[in-house]
Amino acid sequence: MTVTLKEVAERAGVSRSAVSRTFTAGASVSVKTRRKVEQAADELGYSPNALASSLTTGRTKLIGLISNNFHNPLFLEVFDLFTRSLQDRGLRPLLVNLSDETDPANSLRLLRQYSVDGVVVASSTLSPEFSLAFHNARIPIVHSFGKFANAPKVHVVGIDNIECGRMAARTLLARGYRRIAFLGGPADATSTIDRRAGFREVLRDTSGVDYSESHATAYSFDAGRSEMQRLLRCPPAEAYFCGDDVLSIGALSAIEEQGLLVPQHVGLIGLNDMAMARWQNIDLTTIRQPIRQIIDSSIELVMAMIDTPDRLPEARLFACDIIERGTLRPLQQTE
Amino acid sequence: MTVTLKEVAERAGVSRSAVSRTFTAGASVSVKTRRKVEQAADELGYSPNALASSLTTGRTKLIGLISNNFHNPLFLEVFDLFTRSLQDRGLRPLLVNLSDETDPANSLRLLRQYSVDGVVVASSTLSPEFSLAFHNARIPIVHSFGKFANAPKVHVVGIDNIECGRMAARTLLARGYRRIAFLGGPADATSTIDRRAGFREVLRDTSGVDYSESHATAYSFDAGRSEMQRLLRCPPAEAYFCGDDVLSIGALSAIEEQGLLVPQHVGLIGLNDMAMARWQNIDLTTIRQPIRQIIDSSIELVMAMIDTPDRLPEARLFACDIIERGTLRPLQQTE
DNA sequence: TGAGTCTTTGCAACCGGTTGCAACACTTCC
DNA sequence: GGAAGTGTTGCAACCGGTTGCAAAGACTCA
Repeated sequence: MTVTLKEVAERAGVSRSAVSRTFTAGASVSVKTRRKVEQAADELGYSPNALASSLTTGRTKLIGLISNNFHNPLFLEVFDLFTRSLQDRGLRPLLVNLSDETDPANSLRLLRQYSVDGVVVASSTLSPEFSLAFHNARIPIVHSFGKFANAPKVHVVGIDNIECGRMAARTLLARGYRRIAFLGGPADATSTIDRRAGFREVLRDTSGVDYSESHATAYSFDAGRSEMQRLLRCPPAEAYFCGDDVLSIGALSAIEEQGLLVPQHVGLIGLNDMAMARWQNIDLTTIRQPIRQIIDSSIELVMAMIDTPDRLPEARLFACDIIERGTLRPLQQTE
Repeated sequence: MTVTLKEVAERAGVSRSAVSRTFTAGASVSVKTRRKVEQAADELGYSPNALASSLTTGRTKLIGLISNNFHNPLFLEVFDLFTRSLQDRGLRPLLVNLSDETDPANSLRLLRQYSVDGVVVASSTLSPEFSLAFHNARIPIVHSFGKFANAPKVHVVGIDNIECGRMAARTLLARGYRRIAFLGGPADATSTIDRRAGFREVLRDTSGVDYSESHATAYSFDAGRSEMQRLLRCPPAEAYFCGDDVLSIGALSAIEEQGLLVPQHVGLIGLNDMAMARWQNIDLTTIRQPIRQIIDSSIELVMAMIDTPDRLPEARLFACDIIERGTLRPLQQTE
């Protein structure tokens, strides 16, 4: 059925080693042999079996890509970039959908069975312990979009969510808002915890600020919308920092439905800058997370770990910036 | 480093075959041996290497998942369902991002190197020829969301886009619209071609209808928006059937920006019923595509082909239904 | 021409499993 | 007790590749 090394060797009139070597970069083969082999391979339509060779080389070029964010449109961009970036480097993504599973044991077993060279966890909600299990099993792992720690046990690449919280707070203060609230994602998501911490830190220390907090049950449109509906039953804050863009859009929908205007009556700032945020009917002011850099850096890091497994864990953080659109009152208009 | 069969065999005091057999369903092992092996395996933390075994069994349980739709939010739902559904059956998705590549040769080589058991192409825009290349290479393949043909050369699972076009046309007629237009996706996308054909077929035969067509350059928000902006420079039609939901949302944004009201001034119907369509600030009337059934059926079909490779190609089509929301005037209000 | 060096080549063992086959063990039944 | 039948086990070959090693070949230079 499928063409093997042996058949090519026979047709080319050389040994199996010779064939193997023509398909191995850097191996020693004469031009003459190489040509014979290549011709035979062409005629038979041969292409080497990556799995068989992985048996001896110990490299499969498979990278496990684990995520539990299959409902946040941002992650379609993330998957797009991850898969392309991996492909460009000759690696193949083996996708694992965690949905609501949080025990690493299953994923670990699965990815070990397929001898992946490394693993990337792409999730803003999974705890560092999840990735730690892979680290302990001595599988190269990088947690992208994960929680930053000063002394990380596992490589983490992402943004400083605490600093983003501070940035959101300063932005709102600079625009003269004084009744300010945090509308977070799930209270146990690491990203929400950190963003809240930074946001709260700045606002609690500022006199004259009326600060409050609440949480949606998920990073989703519906959750953002219903939490905002609840908030609107009392007089709302002047401005909200929402856990992420999807949440913001849900909140926006609730606000507009009440007949209130954004930014005239309520201000809103999100986080992520997903494609939808710049849709003109949404036009969300938000904090941009540099996902392309995060992803490229994650892949570089996981490749580096494959070569030098004992590399000490590091945290790579990227700066975020504010994307000014239409959901906050302009800067000059301070009180 | 990693624990192998041999080590387990030595520890358990049995042959390698015995170990292999305890991990192979349906193989003949006595209870006593099985217990010894299981204990040894537990103690060593052994789990069998799926790739090594694939060498002899000829099955990797890897399924290639090919797509070029990494910008349409619908496909996040699609990937979610595909990966979960595959996992539930013990299969692993090897993801291939086609981005702008349309030559099957590369993907074919790649997936052949990894000896995938089967391939699912999830794309509404790829031509049937793409999948045909896999079929000719005798790799089990199913094209999901693909173009329906009466005598398909490759298994295709999806909807009858022509019938959807007719359905949209009838819906608009029933609501009394008479100046009706088609706002399609790229003119060479198979889905657009078929939807247009069905739509046109009904409307051309109906007297008193003023029918027109145009195309956006992509299935995207921006493309839908700018095409609608262009259309609005002349007096617009009373109602539009848009190529898909993202396009509809772009069009919606352009219409509202002009100060026109939906559905009072312009009616709109989309196709897909992606999650966003039911967001209250969009509230799009659309044709629902039963993606869960399409996906489950695709996976069943590809699994069936693995067992019986010579199965004749079939087209499996699923009925769509109209989801009534707020972008068309109500039924009773006929002229 | 011949010694020394560098390159190319094939052999054979190995990677981590599976499986046909024959030998063996254990029942069952006459 | 022995024959027949069933269930279990290990041997050895195999899946499709890679690679250390030693031998062969090509080349350089005196």
